[in-house]
Amino acid sequence: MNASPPAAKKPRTRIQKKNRKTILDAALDVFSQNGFRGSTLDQIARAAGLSKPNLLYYFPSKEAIHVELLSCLMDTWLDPLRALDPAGEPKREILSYVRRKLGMSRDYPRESRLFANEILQGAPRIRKAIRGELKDLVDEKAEVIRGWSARGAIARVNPHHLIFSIWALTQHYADFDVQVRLILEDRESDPFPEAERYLETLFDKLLTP
Amino acid sequence: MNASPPAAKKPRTRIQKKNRKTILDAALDVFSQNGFRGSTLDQIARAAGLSKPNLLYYFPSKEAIHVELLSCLMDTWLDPLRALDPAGEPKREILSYVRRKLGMSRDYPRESRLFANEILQGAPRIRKAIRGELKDLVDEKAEVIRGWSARGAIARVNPHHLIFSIWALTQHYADFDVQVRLILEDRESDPFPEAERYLETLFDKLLTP
DNA sequence: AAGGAGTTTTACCAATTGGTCAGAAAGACG
DNA sequence: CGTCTTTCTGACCAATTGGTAAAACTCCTT
Repeated sequence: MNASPPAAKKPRTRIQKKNRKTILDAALDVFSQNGFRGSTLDQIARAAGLSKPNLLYYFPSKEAIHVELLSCLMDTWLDPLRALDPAGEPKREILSYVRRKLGMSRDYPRESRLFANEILQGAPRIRKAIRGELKDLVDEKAEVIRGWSARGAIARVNPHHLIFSIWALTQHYADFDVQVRLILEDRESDPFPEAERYLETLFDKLLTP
Repeated sequence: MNASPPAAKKPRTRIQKKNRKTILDAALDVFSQNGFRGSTLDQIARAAGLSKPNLLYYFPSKEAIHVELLSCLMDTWLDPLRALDPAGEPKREILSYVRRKLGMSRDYPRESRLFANEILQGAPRIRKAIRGELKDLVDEKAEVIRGWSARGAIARVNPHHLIFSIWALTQHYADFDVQVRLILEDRESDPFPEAERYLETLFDKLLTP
């Protein structure tokens, strides 16, 4: 009797699980390239190999797909920072964070661009998560870094801006990938190895007291 | 007799000059916030205080407005790097460039976001300018930096990635402004002064041999 | 004041958009 | 096999989109 969509909740059947995944993957492709308003359900449907009404059988609306993507993303996105260990060796911890974050740009560029698009447009759909989860985590880890800084384990730096700089430098290689590759066209076919070396020396020098 | 639009060329009358400027400014607002496909002529018209057909009297199409904005932008955008003086004191030159570029993020955030949006979407409309003008200028200045590096005036760094890092770090404060402000909400009402201090020490340490 | 160029508006269009609905097809299961 | 649920489709819709046509208005020049 109840043939209505699963209301974007727990998928029950195998088919639902598979198709929801297909849709989200296709949507990630499309949204990350065109932004929310620039993407159409038809594009997503085509990319997913499904019909448009079929998309809307699995998700109640275009926005619901986008929201689902963003909320899944936020967790993955924070993982590298979460792993920063207050008990570890300070400089090594931060350098590992940089390496992990650069790895995310290399391996999940679509996610990075989706996030960038959302922020660029004023973060209408994830303001809350930024002021909440993200800010809390950042404040917590900034405090850890401040401690390291204060006891002389690393140089004195503004912890919040240190974190911003790690984000900026690593995400740049995902979000501005096209530009980077166009400029390096005749030098490096894959910018990431050189980027890793460069960022390592940069943060090493910055953090050495 | 000829009442057709001025074909996006030199404005002749005062009214044309004024209205074209108004339109471009409104379009910059809208495009920088929503991207090309996410923006509508109605939004731009409303922001400019004109009717939609009136917009299309001054510009032949939505795309023409966007292209005009981008080509105007490219020049302004390259100015800070152009000003990097091969004859100047190396470290001071680079630090000045960083300061100029950060100033652009502070004073022209809309332009920065317009550019970011375009790159994020694969740079369909400025590929040529990137491979041409931009790449040429970057290669030229990278060579200058390489020279400084080689003769020991600054530390050994990959010049291209140095330039990328300056872009990434400075543009971050324009493109991700919302995020930065949300996270610093209870600390800094204006992130830029602290950002300038932070970036100065970062590049100072990086470039000191 | 008249004429014509330059400017603006009203009314409109075809295409695309997100979304709905009734029913057809496909499984699942006894 | 038959029945019930889940999955999918074609036809459709109202709203929005970029863009046009032509008439109307404004303003400068003579």
